[in-house]
Amino acid sequence: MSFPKRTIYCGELRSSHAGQEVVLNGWVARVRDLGGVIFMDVRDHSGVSQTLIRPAEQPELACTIRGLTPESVIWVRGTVQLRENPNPALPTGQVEVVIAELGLLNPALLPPFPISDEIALTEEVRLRYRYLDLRRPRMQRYLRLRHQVYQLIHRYFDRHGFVEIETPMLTRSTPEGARDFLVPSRLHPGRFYALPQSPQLFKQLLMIAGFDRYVQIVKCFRDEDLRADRQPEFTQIDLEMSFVSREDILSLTEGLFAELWSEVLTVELPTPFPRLTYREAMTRYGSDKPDLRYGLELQTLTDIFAETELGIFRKAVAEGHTIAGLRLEGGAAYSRKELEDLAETVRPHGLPGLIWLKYDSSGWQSPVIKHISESERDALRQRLQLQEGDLALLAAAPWEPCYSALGALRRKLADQLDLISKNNVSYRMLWVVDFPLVEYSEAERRYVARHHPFTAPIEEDLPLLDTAPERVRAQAYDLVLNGEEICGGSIRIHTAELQQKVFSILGLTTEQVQQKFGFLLEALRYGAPPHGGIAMGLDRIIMLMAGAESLRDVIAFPKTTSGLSLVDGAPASVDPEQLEELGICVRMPGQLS
RNA sequence: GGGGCCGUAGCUCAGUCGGUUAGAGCGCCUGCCUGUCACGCAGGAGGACGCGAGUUCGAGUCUCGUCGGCCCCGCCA
Repeated sequence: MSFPKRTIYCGELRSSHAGQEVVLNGWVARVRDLGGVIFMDVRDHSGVSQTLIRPAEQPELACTIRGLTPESVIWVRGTVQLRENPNPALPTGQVEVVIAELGLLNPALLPPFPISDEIALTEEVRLRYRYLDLRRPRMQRYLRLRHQVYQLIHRYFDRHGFVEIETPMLTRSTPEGARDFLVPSRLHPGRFYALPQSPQLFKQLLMIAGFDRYVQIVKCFRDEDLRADRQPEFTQIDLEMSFVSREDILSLTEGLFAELWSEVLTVELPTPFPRLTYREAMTRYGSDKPDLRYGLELQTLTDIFAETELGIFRKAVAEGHTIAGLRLEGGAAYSRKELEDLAETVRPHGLPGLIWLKYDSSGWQSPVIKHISESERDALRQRLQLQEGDLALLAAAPWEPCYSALGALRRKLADQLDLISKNNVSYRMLWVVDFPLVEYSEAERRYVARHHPFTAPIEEDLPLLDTAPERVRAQAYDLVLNGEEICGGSIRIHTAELQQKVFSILGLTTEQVQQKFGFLLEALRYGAPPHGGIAMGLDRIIMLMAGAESLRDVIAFPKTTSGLSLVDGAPASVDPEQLEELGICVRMPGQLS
């Protein structure tokens, strides 16, 4: 099909173009037929331009335009002129194109919804007609911002001496971590590839291969349930460096974020980013990914109640549990019902409830106040900095649930009190470091890696590996932005001996290790340099940069909460011949074998 | 695996205590209209109330199941 090609984009017309003949290629956005004059807005990705004709002068053109459906694809040739009535709300509002010629390139079916940011749509309709959803200006902005981010990433790492190398998508399934997506092998019936959860082992092999600095923007796959911030396939910026310390990786990462924010958002991020150890993050914020946009810091109170008369606290102290709490300014006015509502947030963490104490002009008020001594009251008031009219909320439980529960309470209060300003966007970056290497899984009755099994322990904790693995800290780090984890990485184990030891702590048998990770152990023996790296959740980063509400908004073709792709209908059943070829026989759930 | 909210016109939604012929706005169609820009005005068409059972004299409305969307817990090294 031959047609007049555009001479300018719709969104680019300005008063300086007045008098010029232009050709526009685009979509019919809207027709306003006033009888004696017809206005037609023509849209492409850059914006909208108003065109017009006068039916009295061009009756056949008028007829054509009146027959156009919205979203039909057209070309228009005409002359730019200044408008009689400019529209200051539009960038192109000073001018309009007087149509001389118009051609219909492809008539469109009536779209199920107008192409506009203003219109409210359900997620289902948007995803079913994703190509129309993506035609909307906001979605165009999000994906173009995403493109800008890609380009900057490539430039940044190239400048810092990184080599971009692709790692395979068809890999082997390894134990540990998320559930794998499996791909059956036709050539080897009964055997399966796994889609990578991350290129972790390959990038370590690249370090052993001497590439020194590797980076890749790469798709990763995890077959787990979805969330607003979790898709089964997602994109990581994956990097690894040799002969480095943690510090090198943190500052390189900070440099990238500072540059991204500066160039894409024109926001200057102060570097270095603040750092908290895992322990500090938990004891001060009750989370390993705290949101620093608001206060409500936690205080540890165990020492204050070391010799208390209050039964539940005395018992907690005796059992080595933790007592902690937070101050709620002006909270003395809370009703029983409101307090009960707050207590509800700690129950999922296994706590029976909260102890509350109101402090105001008439003194203390609390169901437990008569069991709390004067000196304890004074210490509490001081520790929490209580003022008249404040409320103290206290929890007693083992260390982890105690702080986690208060962290949940802190988030709930921030939400309830609207402490996160919507109109005043801020970006609070935070490194959380020194995570525990492993944690005990009651469900699996063994230690599991907190980060992944290739993470190096902090050297001074090495002796604890044999005696108290749960107390060993890892050389691991997460980058947190406004309460969302956006990066995670570590210095890796680079000797076969240590790697083997960690595998055994994780309860892997020698046989399992040999079978699943033998190639890694072997490679580590052929001159593996000290190395470490980080993986950044690109979709989440872009979501936060764009101010989008959902990961889906910054992914061109995302899956629904149940993992379906509504635009192409994946996953779908396949022809029996395909299964036959793969040696696969499908048994539906509940069906007898 | 579990919990919550939702599914009614092309879109977004209302629909009372279970009761006559199921509504609104936008969009669409027809007509009128020479400066609109979410044009305006007048008229009109458009519905297996997601699907399947059940309760009932009677179900959009109640119950169960199922499919789909969203959010959360578990899960996500």
